[in-house]
Order: sequence, then structure tokens, then C-alpha cells
Amino acid sequence: MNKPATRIQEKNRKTILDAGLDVFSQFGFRGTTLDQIADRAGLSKPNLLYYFPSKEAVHTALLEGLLHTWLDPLHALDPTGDPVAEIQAYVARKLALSRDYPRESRLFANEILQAAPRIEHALSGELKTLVDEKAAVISGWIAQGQMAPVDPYHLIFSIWALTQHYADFDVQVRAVLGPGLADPFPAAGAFLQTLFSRLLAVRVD
Amino acid sequence: MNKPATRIQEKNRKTILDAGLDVFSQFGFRGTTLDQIADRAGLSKPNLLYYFPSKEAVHTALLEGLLHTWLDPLHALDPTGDPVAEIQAYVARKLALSRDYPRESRLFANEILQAAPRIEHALSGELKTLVDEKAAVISGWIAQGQMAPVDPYHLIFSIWALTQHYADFDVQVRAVLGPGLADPFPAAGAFLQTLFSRLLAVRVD
DNA sequence: GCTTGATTTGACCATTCGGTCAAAGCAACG
DNA sequence: CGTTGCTTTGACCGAATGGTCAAATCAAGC
Repeated sequence: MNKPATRIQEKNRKTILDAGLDVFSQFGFRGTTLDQIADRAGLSKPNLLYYFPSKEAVHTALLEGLLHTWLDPLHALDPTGDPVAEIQAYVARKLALSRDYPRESRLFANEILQAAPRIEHALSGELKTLVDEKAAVISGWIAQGQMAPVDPYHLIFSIWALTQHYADFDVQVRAVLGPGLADPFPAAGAFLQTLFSRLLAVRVD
Repeated sequence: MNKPATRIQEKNRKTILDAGLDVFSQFGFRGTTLDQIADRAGLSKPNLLYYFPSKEAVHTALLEGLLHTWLDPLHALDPTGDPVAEIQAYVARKLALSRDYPRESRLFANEILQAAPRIEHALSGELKTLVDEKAAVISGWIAQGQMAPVDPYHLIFSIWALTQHYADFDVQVRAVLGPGLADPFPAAGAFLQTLFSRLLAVRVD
């Protein structure tokens, strides 16, 4: 008994979610108004509420869709691959996410900053489980001498911090690098590759 | 012709700023209400507005005070000191800031996330100037072979990202590390020391 | 105790907010 | 063309919000 979901419904729902992402990611949940979302979506407020029952529903829908995108790159970390290359690839995927989906990153950051009232269960549930699993993989690699010893949890935190920084603090990065620079991401990618190769390289001394 | 600023004025202004920091840092500017601040400060709303002319004024006062605290640790980077030790000390100071002043860090993060409407001038002015100066110092160190070559700007970004992460994403860090852990900062400090010593060590090969 | 100026507050206001509703528009199909 | 069901909207509502104001309270010096 699922709803058929006509073509126009599908289109409008997408438009609303996109507009909501725009506004929520910049102003946070409480800083966003339904009128802002409706305006940006080119709909009237009652029309918006015809497709989503409330402001909260739009926000929730966004967060749910987000979590998938968020966990995917870590999920793809392959225990059978080359350790350092696997981690470097994860860093690259995560940085690409910051470049291509900065709004999603900021929406997530906004939610965490505000003590994550709407996704705390996912953090200590799905997210923790996945991180625990991958941390164990990394610990295994270290035990076998395939990469330099580091705390696997803080290694993962450092990857998140370093990559998301370029999305969440984009304004600051661009302000410091000056008005001339068009795209800070190539240099950021090169820097991160250097950083993690020096951090993780097995040392022979 | 400065105002005398009685003892009670001084006390109430401080109370209001502290309450404002509490609320602004969690909900952002638009997500914060005057009643919330007044409640937490133990004052009535009109009484609060007797000390600050508007909500914006409280927020501005906080941001101005913040910028000092924010730039100090980088300012203290000594061009005549030992390069790697200086940078390690900077990292330690910045991490201590995240541990001891997480609300300030989150207030700042909130502002940057929302495109920094109220402090963009400070970013491309005071902040950029300071970073340019210190980046030049680091470049000099690298040119003299006193530390491994890295992009000095992205090095500074990485220090910001890695240290502030533990304040701004505190909820996520604690959720992933599990309910047993009381304080993630000691392990974070050790990890960051390892990371930067491997990144910056002069290599003899 | 009285005066003066600083401090505090209850009542109030205009605007904005999330959300409702009934009516209108519109497309498809017989 | 008329009916049916999906879509859209103008008008509206109660609550919350930032801010005002006049009056009350309070503290300190005379």
C-alpha cells in the first residue's frame, strides 16, 4: 500500500529537499524558516507543507539521506587492500565529498555543533559500530607491521577533521589564502597526501 | 568621558556574556532567543536589555572578545625558537584551548559555518595578516632545512582543524569512543604529537 | 528620612514564525 | 462536458520573538 508517488510529487520533493539543504546548512535548524525554504524552492508555504508535514520532517529527511553518503567512504575501506593505500584512498574520497557536497558537510556540522539532538542515536549506533569495525582492521594492520603505529580512533578523527575542515570552514580558508585563489582543494589534497604518507609509513630505523 | 561602570554593572555584564556564550555557541545567532539568555543569566529580559542594547550587541561583544583569545596562540609562535618544538607547542596550546574553552570554539565555528557575516573583515584582515606572517616564518625554517617541507598555510589549517575538532565535534568523538571514556583529550594530545613529529621531522634519506 | 540616580520589572507592541483550512485551479479520464 | 482526485494558494491563527516604556524598587549620600 505504498503511495504511487507521481512524477510531479517526486520533482517537488526533490526541489524542497534541495532548497532545505541550502538553508538548513547555512542557518541551522532553528535559524531556518519555512518561508526561506519555500521561497528558494519556488513554492508557497502551504504548498511546501503539502509535501512535508512540518519543518522538522524536511530536516529529518535530509539527515537520513545524509547518513548514507556519510558512511559510504569509510565502509569502502577494504581490509584486504594495501593499508597505507587504503587509508590514502579513504582520505581522497572524504576530501572529494567536502569539495562536491559542502552543504551536506555543513548540515552535518551544524547538527553536531548543536549537540546532535536528532542524530545522536545514529552516532552511538550505526556510526560507532562501523568505526569500531574499521579501527579493528587498522589495529590488525599495525600489529602486522604494515603501517606505523597510531591510535586508530584518533586516526579516523583526524581524517574527518582534516577533510571536513575544507567544507565547513571554507570561508575562513578562502579568506586566509586570499582573493586570488580560485580552488584550494588541489593544494589541500597534495598536503593531506604528504601528511598521511609521513604519518603512516613504516619506518626502518 | 567613559562610563564609570559600577561593580554591579561589571558583574551583570559578565553574567550576560557568559549566558550568551552558553546559548549562542549551541544554537547559533538566529537560533538563540533573548529569553533564553536572560533566563540563564537569571535576569528579566528588559533588565538584560538595560545592559546591552540588543541581541546583536551581546553577540558582537562576544565575538570581539573571542578574536583575541583566538589569535594569541599563533601570535606566540617564536621565529627564533626551535621549529618543530615551536609548532608542537602551538598545537598543544590550541588543543588546550579546545579543552578549556569549547564554547568559544563552537561560537566561532557557528559563525564561520554561517559564512561569517559578522567577522569576515577580521578573517581577511587581522587573521590573514597574522597567518601570512607566520607562514613566512615557517617557509624560512623549511628553506634552512630545519623542518620537513610542507605547505605552511595548509599546515596551519591542519592544526586548526585537528585541534578544534575535539571541541566542535565533541559529541561525535564521545559517541564513537563510547560511554566509558571520561576525557578524550589526553589520547588526542598524544596522537597529535605523534602526527606532527612524523610530519615535520627532517628526514635524512 | 529624603533625594537622586541607578537598577529592575510587568505590561505591552509589532513582527515573524510554524502551521491550518477552505476554496480554487488543474489534469485526466469517462 | 462533467466528474474525480491531485495540486496550489490566499487568508488566517495562536504562539514566540525582539524590543519598548512607564512605573516601581533599591542603594547611597546628605
